[in-house]
Amino acid sequence: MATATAENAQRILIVDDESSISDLISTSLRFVGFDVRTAANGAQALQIAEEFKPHAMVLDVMLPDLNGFEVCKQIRNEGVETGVLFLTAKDGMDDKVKGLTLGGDDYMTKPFSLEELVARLRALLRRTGVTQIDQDEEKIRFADLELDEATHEVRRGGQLLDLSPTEFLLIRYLLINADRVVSKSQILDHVWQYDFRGDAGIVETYISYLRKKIDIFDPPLIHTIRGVGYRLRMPPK
Amino acid sequence: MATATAENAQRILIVDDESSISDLISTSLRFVGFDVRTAANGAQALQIAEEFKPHAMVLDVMLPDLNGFEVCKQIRNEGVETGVLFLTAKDGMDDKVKGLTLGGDDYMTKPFSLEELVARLRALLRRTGVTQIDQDEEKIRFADLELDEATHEVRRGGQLLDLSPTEFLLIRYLLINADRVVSKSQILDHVWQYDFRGDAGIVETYISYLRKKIDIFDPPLIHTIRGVGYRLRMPPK
DNA sequence: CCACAGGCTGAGAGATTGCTGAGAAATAGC
DNA sequence: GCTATTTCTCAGCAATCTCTCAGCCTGTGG
Repeated sequence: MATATAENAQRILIVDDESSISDLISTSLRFVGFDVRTAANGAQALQIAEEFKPHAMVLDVMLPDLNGFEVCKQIRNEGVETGVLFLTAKDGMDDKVKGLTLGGDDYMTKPFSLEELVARLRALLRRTGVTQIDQDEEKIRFADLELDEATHEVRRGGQLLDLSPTEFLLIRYLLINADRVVSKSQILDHVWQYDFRGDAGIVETYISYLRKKIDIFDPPLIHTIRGVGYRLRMPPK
Repeated sequence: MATATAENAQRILIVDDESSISDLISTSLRFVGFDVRTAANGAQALQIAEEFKPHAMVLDVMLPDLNGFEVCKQIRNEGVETGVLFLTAKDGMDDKVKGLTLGGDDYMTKPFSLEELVARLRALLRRTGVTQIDQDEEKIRFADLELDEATHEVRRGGQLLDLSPTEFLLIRYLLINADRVVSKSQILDHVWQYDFRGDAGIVETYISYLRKKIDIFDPPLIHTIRGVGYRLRMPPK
């Protein structure tokens, strides 16, 4: 779980006029080791980008002044090479977005899960070739469990598993935190969309799903720590 | 367990309008070596934070003037890098809390146990990278007893022990105070939720449970000091 | 050596917590 | 639009934990 230190961290610029969103994202990204700056509108974004030279941007399509695409174009014109992860509202997911996100850029609809945001951002940095050293392997492994970020495949003992999107995010979160205890609320915060209002009980349900797919034959890897949370653990020696 | 001395102690700001609560917490935190300041409302918190620059805050969500989230945001805007441990009422664990506790922040519902508060606060400081030197390992050791915070495992002589949540908190409390005598009421105050109204006899029961799991084969570590309390002690010579 | 207070422990009632199946509601794919 | 999948809620069950209590044990002071 080594996170990049400040001086060699990748720089991310977040542009969103809702401060609740940009706070949420920036706190998260800082936490996983990025060097983050935020802007509340297009003009400000241009200004910051010029001297900050971000490796990537998280860019709301809907901004008070310019729209996200304009901002993106102008910044690139100024010679800043930066990947962009667009954020769009659910419905506004026009084809326009698709068309404009070709060059290795990406987009997500709000609301999203933070786990996914970070994953997409990493993928984007990898694609745009910014990632300095690829200690950031494409595969996460634990015991005979293997998750491939690139192909989105998960295998146990070589056997391909068929997981739903949420199941995938959940097992990834567990894998990233392998061997550590993660609480149900931590899981909820990272894996589920940030506006999820339901009960933490849903985590139990999904753990149950995962167990049925992952822990049936081989020794179980997903362990419950009663009153605390869950933990991915090697079959005891 | 060397605790930091005053001049290099980590600074904690507690914000709660119920003085009974903030007294309770501040006494506890001071005792374990933190440098503590308290505020009774949001405005006061902002003011103190500015010059005190706390490493972390314990922040009641429900305050008379601003709410906890506002306070948190404003303080961070002023450039104070601080982790936050939110306190919320059981039911009021609204959705907002979830969203805002992402970047390594944390929250607890009232009532809580002080032992847990301290543990969470330490974890938070560790996560937010404030802990100066990480002598503050994730593991606490005493004799051949070893407690791992991250994995929630306790071992005696390498052998994994199966403990219930309360048993875990209790042995941790004893470990933290290893070699010192702790009274039953101290234990009650720290390990049990602060509103526990029952008899101190429960401590005896749990000590008994622990002994059966920890002190069966090997020389006993948990010693009774009649009329005073308990003490974790090395087997003589 | 006795009496007594303090401490220990087994048994068990009641409460919590977690697991899972079933099904309703939302979503995506065709 | 219709179907298949996925997400989420709910409720019953099972496991486990918490806490009380009562009787027994043990150390201590007289």
